[in-house]
Parts: sequence; structure tokens; C-alpha cells
Amino acid sequence: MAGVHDISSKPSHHGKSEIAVLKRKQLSENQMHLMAKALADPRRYEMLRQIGAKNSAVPSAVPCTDVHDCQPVSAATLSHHIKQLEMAGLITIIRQCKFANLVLQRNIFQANLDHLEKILPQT
Amino acid sequence: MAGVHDISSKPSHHGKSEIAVLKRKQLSENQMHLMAKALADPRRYEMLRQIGAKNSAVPSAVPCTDVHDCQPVSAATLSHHIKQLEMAGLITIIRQCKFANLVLQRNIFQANLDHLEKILPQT
DNA sequence: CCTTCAATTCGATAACCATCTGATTGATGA
DNA sequence: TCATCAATCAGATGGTTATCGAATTGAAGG
Repeated sequence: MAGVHDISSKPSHHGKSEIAVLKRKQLSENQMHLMAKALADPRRYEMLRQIGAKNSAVPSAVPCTDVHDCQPVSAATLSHHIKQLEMAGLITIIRQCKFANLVLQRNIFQANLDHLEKILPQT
Repeated sequence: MAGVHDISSKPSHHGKSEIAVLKRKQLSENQMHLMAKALADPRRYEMLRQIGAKNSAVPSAVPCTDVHDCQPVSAATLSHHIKQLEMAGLITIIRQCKFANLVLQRNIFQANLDHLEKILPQT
């Protein structure tokens, strides 16, 4: 039932660049949707804030265990949320043997915000 | 289970202005959360786009029926989504007897985006 | 080798929510 | 007055997902 009311129709004469633009647009729409879903959960929102917070020794790489210490959930649940954040492109995971370190992808985050602003025409 | 891991604790010596700031902060956090949830549903996202789209006769007031024509859902479902968008502060409803007209609240929308950007420190 | 510990995976459960149908309200016009 | 139509409400249902415990993997350290 998703996409039933698409714009579609307009079958022909796309130049290659037009198609590329469409694909990129759809990609960012999808990214947007993933980010919105990610931020819609209070726990993930909090986690993302922590990961993005400027603090401590290493700039911009937060140990997974630090995040766990701040969130009263099981390791399984935490892992689940981290996967969602990663799939949304909002964080990357740097693995050092046993440990996972989380990095906020500010460029993606910002790109999605910029994309959202364009909902407002003639700002 | 929501809010279990709050910042809280720190019982004393708040100046009045400090409290006001806290309240405002919490308000915008709540607004943020409502907006994220609103945008996380593809249908609501599409509706908001349409309401925000610059078009047609009246600038910035879209008849509810126009939105319904673009969304293959029942009137009840549409009403539900409109309520969510309104509760998130993203639209206001102007009623003219039988009809409802929807207006995107660009200032609220923009304010939430600005608030979100602050997740990224030292941009 | 065995233990420990961080992280992931699996299956189950409960809560949430988008959606529907049907009933209701309130305004319009014949 | 009655039929119509936009919008909302009430209740039910199905799908999605946040959460858990238990089992698994993989890397260190004794």
C-alpha cells in the first residue's frame, strides 16, 4: 500500500541526467524517512545526542559501553537501536577488536535537515 | 517506562529564569518529538508537503478535501492524521462552517529544525 | 584450555498506531 | 423538513517495533 499515490505517470523521454536526479531524490526521501523514524524514538534520540555531544578524550568517537551506561535497557535492545541508527546512515561503527565505537555522521544529518527545509517553499 | 533516564536530580537553588529556560527546553524537546513522530509516517509527510506547497488561489490555506483527494485513505484516517499534525503544532486548522482549511506553520517547523541542528556541536 | 566480557542474534511478548467500518454531528440546500 | 455531505468519534483489527531473556560469537587474559 506504500507508494499508491505516487507522482509517476509520464512514461517517456527522460534524459539520463533526469533519471539520475530522480534516483537521487528518491534516495534522499528514503534517507529522510529513515532519519525521521530514528528520531521518533526517544531512546534513539537521546543516544544520538550523546554520540554527537562534544566531550571527553577522543573527539567524535563514543564507546558503545558509554552509551549503554546511560540507557537503562538490555544489551540486545541497545544493539537493535544502534543498528537502526546505522541503517539510517546517522552513525558509523568503528570496531576495535572487542569494542564498538560510534561516530555521528554530521554530514548526513545536516543533509537531511537541509532536505527537510525545502518543504517550506519561498522561505 | 518513558523518561526513566531523565536528567532530573539537582533539587535546589534554581533561579526563576533558570526554571523558565528548563521549561522552554523541555517544551521544544517535546515539540521535536511530536514532529519527528509526525514526519516518520510517509502519509503525514506527504500531506505536510502538499499543505506546504505553494500553489493555487489562496496562498497557504489548503482545503481538507484537496488533501483527501490526494490520499487513498478513509476520511476517518485522514482526520486522525490531521489531528496528529495539529497536535505537533505543524499545522493550524481554519474552519469555515462545514469545511476545514489547513495551514502549514512554517515558524514552528523551522524552529524545530533549528533546534535539531544544535545536536551537532561546533558546526 | 577455560573464563570473562562486549556485542550480536533469535524468538517471544507487549505496546503502539495506521487503518477500516459504522455511527454521529452540524451545516447546506432542495 | 429531509437528504446530503464534510468532518469527527468510537471501537476493532492487523502490522510494526521496542523490549526482554537466552543462546551465540569472538576476542583477551589468566
